Amino acid sequence: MARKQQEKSQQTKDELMESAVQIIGTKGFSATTISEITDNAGYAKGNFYRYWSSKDDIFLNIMERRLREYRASRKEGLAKAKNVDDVMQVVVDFLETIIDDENWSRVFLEFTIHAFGNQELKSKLNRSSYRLSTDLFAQMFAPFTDDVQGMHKLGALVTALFEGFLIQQALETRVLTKADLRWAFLILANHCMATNPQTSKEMA
Amino acid sequence: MARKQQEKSQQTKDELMESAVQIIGTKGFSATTISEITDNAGYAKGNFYRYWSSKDDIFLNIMERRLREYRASRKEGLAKAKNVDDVMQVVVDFLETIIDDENWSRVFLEFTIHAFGNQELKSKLNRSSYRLSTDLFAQMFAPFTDDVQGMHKLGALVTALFEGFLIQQALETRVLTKADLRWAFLILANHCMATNPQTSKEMA
DNA sequence: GCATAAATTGACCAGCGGTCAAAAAATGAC
DNA sequence: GTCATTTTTTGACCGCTGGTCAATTTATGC
Repeated sequence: MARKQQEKSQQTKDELMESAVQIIGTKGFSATTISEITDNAGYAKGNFYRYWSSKDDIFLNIMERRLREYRASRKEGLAKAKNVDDVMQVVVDFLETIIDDENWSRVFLEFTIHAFGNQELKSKLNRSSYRLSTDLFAQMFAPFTDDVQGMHKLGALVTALFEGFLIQQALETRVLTKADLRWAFLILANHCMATNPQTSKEMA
Repeated sequence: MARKQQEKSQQTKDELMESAVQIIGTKGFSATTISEITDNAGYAKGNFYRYWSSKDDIFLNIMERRLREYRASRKEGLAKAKNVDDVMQVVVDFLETIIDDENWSRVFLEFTIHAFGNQELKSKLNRSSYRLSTDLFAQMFAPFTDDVQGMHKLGALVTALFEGFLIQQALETRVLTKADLRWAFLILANHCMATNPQTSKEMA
């Protein structure tokens, strides 16, 4: 058996991944170079491309893994939710967890904007494994309302507010606090629910 | 007099600027190269650096000029505003103008995130000439309320929602419409005003 | 016509993401 | 232990980038 070889290969991959996570998490996506990642792990640059096809590729892996971790921590709270307000609290707690992970939320945002120029990357990001999903909202609120489209919209509004907040956090504008954000989330959620059962209607 | 020389110099600068605006507006900031800008205008690359110190530099100029234009179109509406609701309508119209300028709002967003890794650039962006300013909100609403801090926060919330919307627009998620955004703006504004004496009240 | 100053050029630099033939190391049959 | 085969690793190399600068061309005032 070529066990030793496979193990070493996996170990190399793990070491490179760990190095990438550490450096990208500190310096950001575009400021991190492949050479830095491999040098820091003690390998030559070419070795990187045995495991990932590009810098985008490894980042998508990192992003997916981290979002899975976030989600796992959210699931338990969601199971206990008895009504719409409970769900909204779980959502808000979830978002605040990400906000507190200041470096990574900034890096995710950076990568999202980096994807603007690449149609394939954009499609990938729109899949739920890489971003806050509006489907998710529909699913989470499903037991309490059947206004699916309205929940999609609420999810999108909350996501927008959340990502806009991240921009301001990264720019250090120091105007909004997490409490302000929570306040705005709840206002929007309440109004979305109030206009149930059909889609949100616009005001004049 | 060295008139002819100065004129030619200015003309060169204008030509390069026009070339930059056209290409960056189409391809985005990072996808545009200096050589492209100069070649397209019919000059050598080195000439670019007689007029701007870097790619960031020319972009800040472009951004400033464009935001000044946006603002000019907003001023007249603002002069006619008789109450808080009028002001809010002017703000919303203003934001929708920027949203409709789809390419540029995407590029501005790209540059804003590009600035994350550069402290000096971040400070510049936080000055009102380069971004939607929370000061601006305080000023616009000043005749109708003296809750300065509240207006700062409202401005920041609206900006966050707005920029988050731009992200989704760029990713082509196709969930939120401008009408949804307008709806959310007005709800947040009304709730901000509700905690203040001299305001019109609307909706429960 | 000519010295001076301004405008313009493009070869050059270090660094990037990514490639790939070749070297090194592990493997299994004998 | 030997050695052909396969897997892992290397680093020189490629085309490209933003940015530099000595050298060249062009305009100026006398």
